[in-house]
Amino acid sequence: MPDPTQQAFRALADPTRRDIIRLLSHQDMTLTQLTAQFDITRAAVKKHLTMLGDGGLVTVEPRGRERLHRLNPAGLAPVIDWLGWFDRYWDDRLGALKSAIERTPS
Amino acid sequence: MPDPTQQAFRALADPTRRDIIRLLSHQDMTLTQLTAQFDITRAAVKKHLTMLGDGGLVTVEPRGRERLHRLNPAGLAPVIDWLGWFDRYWDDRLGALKSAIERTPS
DNA sequence: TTGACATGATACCTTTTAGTATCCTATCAA
DNA sequence: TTGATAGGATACTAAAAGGTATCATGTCAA
Repeated sequence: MPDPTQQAFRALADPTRRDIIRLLSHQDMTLTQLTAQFDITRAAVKKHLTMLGDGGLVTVEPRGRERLHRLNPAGLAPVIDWLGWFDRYWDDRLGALKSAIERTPS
Repeated sequence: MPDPTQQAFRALADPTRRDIIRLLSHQDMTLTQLTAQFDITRAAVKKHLTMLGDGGLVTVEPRGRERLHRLNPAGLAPVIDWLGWFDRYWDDRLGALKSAIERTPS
């Protein structure tokens, strides 16, 4: 009984996985291509991809002997929804957050 | 060198910590009050609060022999900001959230 | 057909995490 | 002033995370 919200938050908790998401936001990539971007083994990257898949954040499309990994933005929905839960709270107390965001460099 | 983004995502990765955040979104609470809401020991809740503090999501205000824990919405800024990086991907869900933030008077 | 390549699967190791139990200190109230 | 209460600190355990090495399988290309 995997909770999608939990899976998604867990998937985002690791910096390497967030980097993978960033890479996949530019283009679909194979496991080998992704591995080339990191200093860890292919097996480690594969594990991260499995977790990202479990979290619904990445889908896979077999392409011959390769497997193309694609970012699935819908997988972020549970996270966005959870953050949205605080809408009411923010209405009351949002000043600090607003300025913090505006201060954050892009 | 604690990365605020990493700390915040880590803090959100645990369901108990997300529940704590929800509780604190309604009212400031002491450690004992929070512990009463869970089936784990006070020491365990204390650890979660420490991580939430490290992530900048919760602040503490000493009040006599008690310590009042308060949600700090600014701590969510790194998360919101990271998600914002994917603007071109998602539907209007996050768009609505961000507009709500920008609409909020400071 | 055969070798190289892309991936999958498994076993194993180390560190972190989430939890417990226990003891200690500080403060409040009668 | 003394006992009850709120919290902090430490040591310990079990499981999960993040990693490696290794071997097996399937597919492409010459």
